[in-house]
Amino acid sequence: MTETDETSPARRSIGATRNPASQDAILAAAEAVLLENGLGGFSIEAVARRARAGKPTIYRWWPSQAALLFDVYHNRKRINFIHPDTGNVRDDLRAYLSGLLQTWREGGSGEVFRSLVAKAQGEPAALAALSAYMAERREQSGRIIEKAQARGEVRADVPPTLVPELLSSFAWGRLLTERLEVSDAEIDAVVDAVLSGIKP
Amino acid sequence: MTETDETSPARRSIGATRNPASQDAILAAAEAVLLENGLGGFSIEAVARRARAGKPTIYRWWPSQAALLFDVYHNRKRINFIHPDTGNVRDDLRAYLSGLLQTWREGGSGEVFRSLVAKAQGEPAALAALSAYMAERREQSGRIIEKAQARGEVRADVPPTLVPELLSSFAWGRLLTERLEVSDAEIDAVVDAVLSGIKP
Amino acid sequence: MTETDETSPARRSIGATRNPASQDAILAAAEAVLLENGLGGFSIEAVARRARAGKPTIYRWWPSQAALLFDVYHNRKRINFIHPDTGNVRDDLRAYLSGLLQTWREGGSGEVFRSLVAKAQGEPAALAALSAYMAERREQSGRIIEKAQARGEVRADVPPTLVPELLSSFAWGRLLTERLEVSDAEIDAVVDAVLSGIKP
Amino acid sequence: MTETDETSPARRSIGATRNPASQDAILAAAEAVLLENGLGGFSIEAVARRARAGKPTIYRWWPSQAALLFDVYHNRKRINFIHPDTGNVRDDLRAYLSGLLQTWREGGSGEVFRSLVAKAQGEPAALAALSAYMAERREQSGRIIEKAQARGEVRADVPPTLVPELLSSFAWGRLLTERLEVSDAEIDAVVDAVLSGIKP
DNA sequence: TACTAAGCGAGACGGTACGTCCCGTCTTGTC
DNA sequence: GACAAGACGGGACGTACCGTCTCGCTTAGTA
Repeated sequence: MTETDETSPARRSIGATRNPASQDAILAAAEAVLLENGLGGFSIEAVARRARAGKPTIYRWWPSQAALLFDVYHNRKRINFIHPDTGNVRDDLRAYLSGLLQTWREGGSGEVFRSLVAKAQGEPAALAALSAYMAERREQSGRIIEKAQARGEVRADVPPTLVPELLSSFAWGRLLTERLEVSDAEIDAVVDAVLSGIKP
Repeated sequence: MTETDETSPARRSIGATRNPASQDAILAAAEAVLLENGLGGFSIEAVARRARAGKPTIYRWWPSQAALLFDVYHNRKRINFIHPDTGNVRDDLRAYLSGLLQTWREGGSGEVFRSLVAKAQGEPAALAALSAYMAERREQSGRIIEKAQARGEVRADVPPTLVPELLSSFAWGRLLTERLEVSDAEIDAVVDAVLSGIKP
Repeated sequence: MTETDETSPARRSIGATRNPASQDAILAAAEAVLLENGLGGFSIEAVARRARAGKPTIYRWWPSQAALLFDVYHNRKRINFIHPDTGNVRDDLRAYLSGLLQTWREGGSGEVFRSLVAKAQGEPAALAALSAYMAERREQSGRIIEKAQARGEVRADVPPTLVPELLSSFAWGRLLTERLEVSDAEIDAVVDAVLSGIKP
Repeated sequence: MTETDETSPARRSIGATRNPASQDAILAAAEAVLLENGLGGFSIEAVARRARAGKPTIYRWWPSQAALLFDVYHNRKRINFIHPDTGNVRDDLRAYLSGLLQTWREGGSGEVFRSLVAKAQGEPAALAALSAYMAERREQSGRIIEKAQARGEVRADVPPTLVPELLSSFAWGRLLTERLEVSDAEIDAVVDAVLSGIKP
């Protein structure tokens, strides 16, 4: 009935240095608490209980709930963001968008990110970090467009980050209104709208 | 120093029926608390204090913080959503997007909506309400595309709600990462990308 | 599952005069609420719900919870206080004490009185009323001693109310510590102590 | 105007162990609130405010208002219960009774105990604790009678706790009806009634 | 080899807010 | 003018977390 893992033998300090076992246990507990109880049931207390960790240990390394969620999201090895390079901008963008949606649909990643975005709205520092992270992601994904421009597939005057922002904003909108189930046809429609426009 | 309006003569019950004065005072107080203290400082207690209302009076009519924020957002008369009809799809979409961003930039509307989206992530019922509201808004804004399709400006096979969703998602993304200052050139770039595509 | 008696057809006013049916319903509901939920669950709200009465109707006629409990205790027809007159002071006192304890043991009278004493401790007006009531009761019961003095069974210098006070205080003590089960032998011991003393 | 003692420097936790300073402050505040505002104005909230303590700190150590009042009553160093041993049962009992009444008359002890008895009527656990405490007190005071029996001053068949119960019940009755001012003559009359009886 | 310094689990602390229950008052519309 | 009904401002309830603190411990690195 207890939330703590009773088999584990209560970690101790390993000296005047950060204990990686504690760090891992806290991140794992944070993820578990969030996925089991939802954002409303997520609290530092609950994470500490679950991880058999002291609250100060958490506060020592993460300044806020949002910072903790940020690390939970980041440390998921499952998150292999796709930087596709098929040599074809249409396929690249389809892979980018469907990969993003797929990642969020699987294994609770979307729930974690959704919660992170929500928590960040109440913590300016966390929001700044999130914004910076998103800017970097846009920059990375902008490579898709830059390569396409080099190949002559995309007009040279298009800002490279604009298209990734449109697609990832679309994904955010779906994530935050719980409509992540997007069909391939819809993905095509979105990508085609951005690529070829909606004019006849 | 006190938060309450000391000049007002302390509302009373007006019988076994809802008191509109209380309702108004609560909504006004909720908006004021949110804008002054931010989402982190927003609480039912603070709203009740500010409105000189009892907490049960608030809980009687709004089941959650998100529901209250929803009403605050809705009851703002300033929110005149633009349903532009210039006879030209490009101008319509530019007016739609810039109107949305402008509305959120002014008078705290954006802060309210941002907070509502965040709070809704932790309250399934509120999230469902928000999703339904957004669906309705997409439907309304889809008229822009339907009219353009009737005029032959937009391909007939484009789902009418797709474009409003792309544009409003773009606006959400900016709102939630505090980058609402969008230049006319950026708006044009977004609208043109969707209209004409990014291909040469 | 509801507490209200749904079969009864919601009494109405009978004009500009007190409605005895409401009064009865309120007293009955008060007793029922107290006996079912204990003193901790006793409230004017609960009584009003149960009696299908408006709260103002209760407050119109009883100034406080203690006043209501006082009436509940009084209006119990079952309370036939014994003013025994066996012609023998020992039997009179035994009947008096055992009658008091018996009354409290039966049908919730003790629970009501216990609650009344407790509530009165926080309401000076109610405590004054209770004290006056107890003084009158002592006076009445003092007749037992006065008659015994007239018969020469009791010393003339004994204040007549002293013995009833000793016995009723003993009963209060038992009531307030939930030890109302007193054997006849104990009653005899108490009465004999007061009558003949404990000296050899 | 504030209730809190502004000179004190805001206690902190002293680690994972109970802070005696907090405990003392809470007991002192509880006593002060009760004596200043009466039982009706006594609340955990008020005690917490007065003691500059958090409500959870109070609830951590005392399960209920009655439990807190119990400790307030107990921890009064002024309560020096008299276990008189004059070698004379009459003087012992007079000292016992007058000591009890005197204690309750002084410094608010009576008010505290009166409130404790009242609160306990609504909390079964507290009432059980109070009953057990009273039983122990009767046992202790019964020594007076046991010694007197050993000296031959009291009949051997008298239950030793009976007389203390009669006297303390008399005192309870006076306490709970606010008639603690008992003259020496009345005390003598009560003690003599129990000692020698009321028969001629 | 002893000492220092920092990390650790633990949990109490002063607080704030939660969502609920009840207080006593008020007003409405019916009788 | 009494009645059922129920909303009102307000206050207290008992609980969950917040972020901070001190404790007693364990160990790594320094002296």
